[in-house]
Amino acid sequence: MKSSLTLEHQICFQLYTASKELTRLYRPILAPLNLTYSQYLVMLVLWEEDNIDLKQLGDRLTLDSGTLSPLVKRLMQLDYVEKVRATDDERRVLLSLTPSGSALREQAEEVPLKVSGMLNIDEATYIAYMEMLIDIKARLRAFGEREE
Amino acid sequence: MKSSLTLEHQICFQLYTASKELTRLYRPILAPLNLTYSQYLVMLVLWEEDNIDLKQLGDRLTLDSGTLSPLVKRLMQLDYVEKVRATDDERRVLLSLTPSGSALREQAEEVPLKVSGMLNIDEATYIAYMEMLIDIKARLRAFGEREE
DNA sequence: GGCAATTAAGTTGTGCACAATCTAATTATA
DNA sequence: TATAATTAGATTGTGCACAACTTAATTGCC
Repeated sequence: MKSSLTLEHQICFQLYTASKELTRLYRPILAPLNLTYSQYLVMLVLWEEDNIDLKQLGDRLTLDSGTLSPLVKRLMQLDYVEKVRATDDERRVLLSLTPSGSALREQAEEVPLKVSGMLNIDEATYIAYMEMLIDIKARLRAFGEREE
Repeated sequence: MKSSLTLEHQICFQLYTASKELTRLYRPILAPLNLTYSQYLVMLVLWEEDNIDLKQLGDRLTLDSGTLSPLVKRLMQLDYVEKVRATDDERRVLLSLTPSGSALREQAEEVPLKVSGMLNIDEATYIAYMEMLIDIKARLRAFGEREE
């Protein structure tokens, strides 16, 4: 298998730069919503499922509390979300949308459309690319599980 | 085109998590070399082309001086690289390998092999995936250039 | 030759990303 | 039922990633 030490021949490098460059594309689109890219991902989860606890949120985004805690704090300062401690299990903290956070969804609806337009990609290619990325993750997880 | 606001349906999310998870795979492999993932990318460039100036290096990795300056400082502390100011143009700084930095290459040769093994991917799929990622970047750049 | 515009690096400040550690609540089990 | 093990979340520290700004060298243009 590919063993050349050349930068451009490493899938890790292509993935790393592609991810960075796509995130860069989002920045100006998200700026009017006062969101960073990671904050946008958290909001996506909440618009899908309100009142989710931080643990589930972190699992969904593969982020630990060290990243999420300060990020959520900033979303609270923006008045987009609020935290409520769960009554049944006092360790858990539920995150829910404020009215402003819910209202923001309408503006956010346009984000994927804008991005698709910028990428200039047809549906079939888009799906093929998504499947590739999901497959890469599946292979990574398969290895992780072999190791446990 | 894809306009659902669901997390998993966004190519950006798949790219973002795939990149993070692949980087995570590298961490234990690079730890014995005392390198982070980004530092490894810099070393890859230097093993390919020694005595490169910081500007070119940054272009190659899509990193600006705000990221590279402190990163290179840490590589210097590890005694893997050294900086020399170019004589023809005093603004430029050339980065070159120290003996330890050159010697490290031998150990690094095994990294791509290990990663391929962990990913458990055949050559044809690997190449197809690389091309998809390069295509995504090409589309992003095409948009960037339309905007200039 | 003189001066504005550009360029290369570096610095500062903000926000991830993650390891390691801590606290408090819950669950398991001896 | 004590107490050990586990779990959720927060905190601390390190290292990217990038915008905005600074400094110094070079280039362009009159």
